[in-house]
Amino acid sequence: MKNRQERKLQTRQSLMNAALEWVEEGQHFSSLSIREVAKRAGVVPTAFYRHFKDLDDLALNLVDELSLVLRQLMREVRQNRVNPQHIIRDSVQQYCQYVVTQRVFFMFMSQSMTGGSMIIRQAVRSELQYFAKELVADLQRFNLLPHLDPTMMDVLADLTISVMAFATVQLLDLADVSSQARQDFENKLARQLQLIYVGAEHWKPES
Amino acid sequence: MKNRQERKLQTRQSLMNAALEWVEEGQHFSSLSIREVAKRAGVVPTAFYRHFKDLDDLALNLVDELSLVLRQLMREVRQNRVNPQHIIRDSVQQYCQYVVTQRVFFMFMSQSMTGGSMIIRQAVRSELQYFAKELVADLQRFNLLPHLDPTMMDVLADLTISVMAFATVQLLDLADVSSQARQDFENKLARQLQLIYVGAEHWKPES
DNA sequence: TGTACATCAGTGAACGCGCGTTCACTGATGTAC
DNA sequence: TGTACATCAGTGAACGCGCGTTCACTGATGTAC
Repeated sequence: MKNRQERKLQTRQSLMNAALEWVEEGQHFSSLSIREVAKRAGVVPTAFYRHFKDLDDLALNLVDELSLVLRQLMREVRQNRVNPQHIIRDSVQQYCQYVVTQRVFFMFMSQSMTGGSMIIRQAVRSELQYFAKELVADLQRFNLLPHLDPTMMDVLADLTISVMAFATVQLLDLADVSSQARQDFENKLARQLQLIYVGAEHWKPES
Repeated sequence: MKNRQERKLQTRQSLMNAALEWVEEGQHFSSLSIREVAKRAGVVPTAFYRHFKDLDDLALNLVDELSLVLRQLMREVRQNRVNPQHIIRDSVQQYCQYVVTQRVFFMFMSQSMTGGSMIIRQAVRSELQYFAKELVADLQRFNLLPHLDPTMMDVLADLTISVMAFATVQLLDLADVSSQARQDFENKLARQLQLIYVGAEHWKPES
């Protein structure tokens, strides 16, 4: 038998998992109720208030928790350093694999991007900005685009993250159809990113 | 006094406007109720059923109606043919202007992209595909990228629409802050698109 | 170690409220003669 | 044109239900002596 603090954390996790379960079933987070999430977590509705002020509070904590998971995933993608010749194609493939296997994480994030309250949208947006910064750091570390000035580097990273974020939303709708469609999608996405990086290579300042 | 048919259409419009009003206030469509939308439209809740099966039905009709408006907007942007030198910058500026003035239309579309039921998401997605096709037609008509094969043309158009769609979501969150931030955003977006089209110009088949 | 008390995560009853949906209805508009 | 009937958009009462939130509570866990 665990101590009181551990048991409390366990219930808290149950509540957060129950909310993700709701999203996983295709429901929108904003249509979730306190009673429903408590029922799914196996506690009485009033117990919810021992952990969260309201559902927005729970959502914010979910964003925080999932952010950590996503950062871990990204770190793995970046450490699986592949043949630089195929770096875009391989990174896209790895990322798409994560989206499919960690489906519910990405569904919640996608929903929160347009659905949640202002404070939640800001949390998601700052998470995307973090990824953009990481990308800039990588580009600089490996000196991949030596002629690109820092401002354009930021613009490029921002663009990359935008494309990946939007692709994620599309991929989530594709994930239950045939793997052929998914393969086509990955190819298209890889080509789009290649197109962008061709543009970055040929970019002339003040053009 | 109008005839019965016209009056019915008027009530129908009131219901649809009431739903948009809800979205405009920052609420998510999926948290709207039949009773609420009826109250805002000034009719009794049961009157709703004379026009729509349920709220998904209303949402689908909203997507259809707003699609027509958006297509009209796009046609205007394309007819305001500007100096080809600044075609990207000017198109971005015009488009952003529309997003800000027709805010509620774009908010509903953004929400529906990740929020609605499968059938609504498909409706929005097919609308985006329509814009991609229009873009391809324009690129071909003006022979802007003569060396690009049709497959890559589709990839390019798809990428452009993705970037614009995601930018729209971001812009909607920006629209109430200072116009300086909006100006910066427009500049960044224009540069990102320029980067993409530099890539398209330099694209080598089988690269 | 044993006892007495404090803490507090989770309980369960209760409240008033808005929900979706049903149903029989009303009365203005439309139509047939 | 006038009358008799049909249509049907909108009404209003009613239903059972799940909602958020309050409150006093219980009883296992933790702590002080």
